[in-house]
Amino acid sequence: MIVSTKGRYALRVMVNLARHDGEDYIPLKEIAEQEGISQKYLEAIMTTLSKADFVDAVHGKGGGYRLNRTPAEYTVGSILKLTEGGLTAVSCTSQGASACSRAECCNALPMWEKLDKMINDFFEGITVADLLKDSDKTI
Amino acid sequence: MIVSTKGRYALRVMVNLARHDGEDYIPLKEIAEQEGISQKYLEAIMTTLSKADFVDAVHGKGGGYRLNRTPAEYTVGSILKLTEGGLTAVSCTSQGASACSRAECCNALPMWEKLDKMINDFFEGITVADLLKDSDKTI
DNA sequence: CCTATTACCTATTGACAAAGTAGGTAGTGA
DNA sequence: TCACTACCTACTTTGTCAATAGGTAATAGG
Repeated sequence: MIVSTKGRYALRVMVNLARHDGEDYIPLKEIAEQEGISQKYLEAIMTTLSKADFVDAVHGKGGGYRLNRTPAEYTVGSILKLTEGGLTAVSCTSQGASACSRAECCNALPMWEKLDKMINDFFEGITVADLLKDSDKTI
Repeated sequence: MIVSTKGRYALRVMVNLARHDGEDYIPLKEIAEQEGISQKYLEAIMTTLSKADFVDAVHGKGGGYRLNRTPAEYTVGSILKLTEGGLTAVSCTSQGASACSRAECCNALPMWEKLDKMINDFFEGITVADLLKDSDKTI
């Protein structure tokens, strides 16, 4: 599984916030209820998004979260990379992994690298605005 | 991680066997040593390949494994799908998973489906012969 | 027929991460 | 001051991956 719930939930939240574009701050509790996601679990995700300055967060009454930019300025790739900590399909190509001892002679490595690039390009070519549009279309 | 060691090992074994194309049966022990893979672990993978009739297996002295067809007749996709039990990047689109209750209104679902198709096409477009060729190129 | 060699089968283990839970701290508006 | 909200740290639970262990069945050579 290349994308876990963390990344998928983050996407859903971003789309949700995009629907309230320009409005007031939306409290986490509300988002969690609407999306049917555990409130506590969502907290960690929102904090990640907030720390990376993807959203504005405000404490206290009337507070909550709000998008920072227009939906079209968030690529799906940037959100997934942030919340998933990368998007590599195979451990061979994730920089965190200890370098494979067979990298020199591995005849599959070019394939994995090509795949990574393809996936990256795919997600970088889609924005939150695109996702929003899709849902309008089907509804 | 979309491709675990199981699938990667399977690919390496198939490429290894392809190098001995047309030759006698190669015992598992030999392959495991050449590839630096745990012999016992590899057994399970080879059995999977054998049951799916990807390779011929012969017991006893002089026995081992051998490719069934020419390397060009094995797509990487078929090998990975067999050993990984699928290639979906997201649980939302794997048929085994219980259908997501939000599938109807999920605005990300078309994206996941498109991704799956892209990955599938990618792997179906590469054969064991291609991998073999790559290694020749770099050497 | 006997023995070595090889593939196959059925557990079991250990490590690790994903997913979610629990309870507390700190900032903010009314 | 109080209710509300984001933030922080730690824990549990669950499940899968990777590997191990110990056996059974088939086959070739002597």
